[in-house]
Amino acid sequence: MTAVEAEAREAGRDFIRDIVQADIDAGRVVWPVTRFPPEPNGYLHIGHAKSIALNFGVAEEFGGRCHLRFDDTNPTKEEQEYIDAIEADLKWLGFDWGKHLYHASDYFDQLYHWAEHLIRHRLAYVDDQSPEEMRASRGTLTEPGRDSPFRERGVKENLDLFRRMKAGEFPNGARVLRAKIDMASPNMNLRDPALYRILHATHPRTGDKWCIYPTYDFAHGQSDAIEGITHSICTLEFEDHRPLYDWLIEHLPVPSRPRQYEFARLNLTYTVMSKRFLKNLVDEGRVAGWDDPRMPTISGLRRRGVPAAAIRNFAKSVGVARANSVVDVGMFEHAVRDELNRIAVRRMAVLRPLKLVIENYPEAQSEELDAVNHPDDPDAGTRKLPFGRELYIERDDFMEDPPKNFFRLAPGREVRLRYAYFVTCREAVKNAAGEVTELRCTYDPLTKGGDAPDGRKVRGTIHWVSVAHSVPAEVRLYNPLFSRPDPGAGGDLMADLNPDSLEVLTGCRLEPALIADNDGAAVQFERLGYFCRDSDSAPGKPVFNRTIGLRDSYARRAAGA
RNA sequence: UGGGGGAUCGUCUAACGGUAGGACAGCGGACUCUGACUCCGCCAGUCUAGGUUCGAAUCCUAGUCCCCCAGCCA
Repeated sequence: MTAVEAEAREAGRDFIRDIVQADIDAGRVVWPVTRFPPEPNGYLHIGHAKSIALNFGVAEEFGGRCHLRFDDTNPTKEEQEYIDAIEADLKWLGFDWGKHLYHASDYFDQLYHWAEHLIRHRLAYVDDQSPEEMRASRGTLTEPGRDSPFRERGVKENLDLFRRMKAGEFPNGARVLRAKIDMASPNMNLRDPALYRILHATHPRTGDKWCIYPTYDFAHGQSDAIEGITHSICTLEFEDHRPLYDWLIEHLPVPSRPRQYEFARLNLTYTVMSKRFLKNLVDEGRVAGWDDPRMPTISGLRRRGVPAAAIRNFAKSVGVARANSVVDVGMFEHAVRDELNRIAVRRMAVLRPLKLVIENYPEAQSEELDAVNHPDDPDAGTRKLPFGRELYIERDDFMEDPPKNFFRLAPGREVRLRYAYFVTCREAVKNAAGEVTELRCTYDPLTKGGDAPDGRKVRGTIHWVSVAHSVPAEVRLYNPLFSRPDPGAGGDLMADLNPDSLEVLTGCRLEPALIADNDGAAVQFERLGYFCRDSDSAPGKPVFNRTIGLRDSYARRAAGA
């Protein structure tokens, strides 16, 4: 191993990987088996990416495997649409579970038998109390709970009642199967937790076969054991469930002995990860759907133009620890730009056009200029850029009365048109309202290609498109979905929605190559940012999304000043 | 308030009794046919108070602050 490799390996270390390594070194496991266990009640988001990268990453690095398991124990919230979307997103992200696709519902029969096992061993009982009564007798954080009046029911009666629950004899909420542990435990999860509840609901996979469903606590650990999961990695809020997880594993004849470990979930500034809230945004029409490019969902990021590799790199870069944290969204943006800069071809597009007429360029003439597709990658080749007497430039690239550090066009100023010629602004034509509507310029024919034979320099280089050859397009700019870094901290998430999260620009102009060759792949509009074609595009009506802008130290300085 | 966790540059994260390091952000500079990229430099941290030790982010004691738990959600 080289020093660099050793360093990279060290950088990929965290307490989970340390545990796995220690287990391997001690011979407790030969290779790790992990699982990613989403509940199909919504779409995957960037927060899940951290867990995905961890579980699949650990498996790959230590020569083990990672299962995909749908935690589908609550049919009232789960849908096939979500199951399909989760699989598609995972594949797009680049993760492969091979043949190891499972569902908690695959184990419903086995789980049912284990429930009867607990009853026979007097470790579980059917409780007739209502949900309200159960809550009242559970006690509080500081006071112990009281035993249910049904807690000492005999095995026979419990078995009979449980079977009748299964047979559908009782309505929702009438009875529940509870573990018999300790109503006085300081850990609320041990105060006779519910194991099975009655839910007359159609399950996306098992249909109407069942009307009783195991709870998360009764399903998760046992599913892990069935699959031979060695390291069951979950988030911090399940920490208090671990004693229950262990209790069930110890009292059931399960085929293996999984261990649960917890890590801190991902939080990002200006971002909400709550699936429940994201579903609200979709249901209330506050966004266009789960794949709205403003959403932190994997499908939203994909539509926005974020590469899978950027998400993977980001997930790796945030590390894994047990301390609650909020990652600066800037770190995510860095990962996105880093990847896009490498892979995106360069093109020219003008978002807010201002006409520029070259007075000394022959009326009927046009020509084609060579432009490279990627400045750092000669293999990406070149393309032809049509040039003519009338062009569009960015409105922002002209100022009538510019400050000293403005390097772009202004009356009397000379700049370079990228890949073309030097031009000098002679006059700014205005309309009755005093707005600049057109720039009259002259060009220097000797500067073709962008360099002056006499050696003179210009401070600015600006992008442009030909009026005659460019094509119109709609471009959508995205800003953070929330207007504060800590949405909801003021008590109302909805109130923190950014009213300017979407900005639609029409009448933008693209160089023709963008229509000829773009298939949805990432592209950089030079000097503007990274874009990709949106699925709303129609023939002759292209729509582009701005994935993310370029870093802009000029704008930053101007804003700060 | 009972129980379970957690505190290291602005942010994320290393350091496993032996030089507090990296990344992002920020600032300055070099380069530049993208005010991009790249490169160089700078800034900046061990929650507090005691103790153990030649030596403490790390061990001990006492505090402080933050997070999670009272679903028949996961």
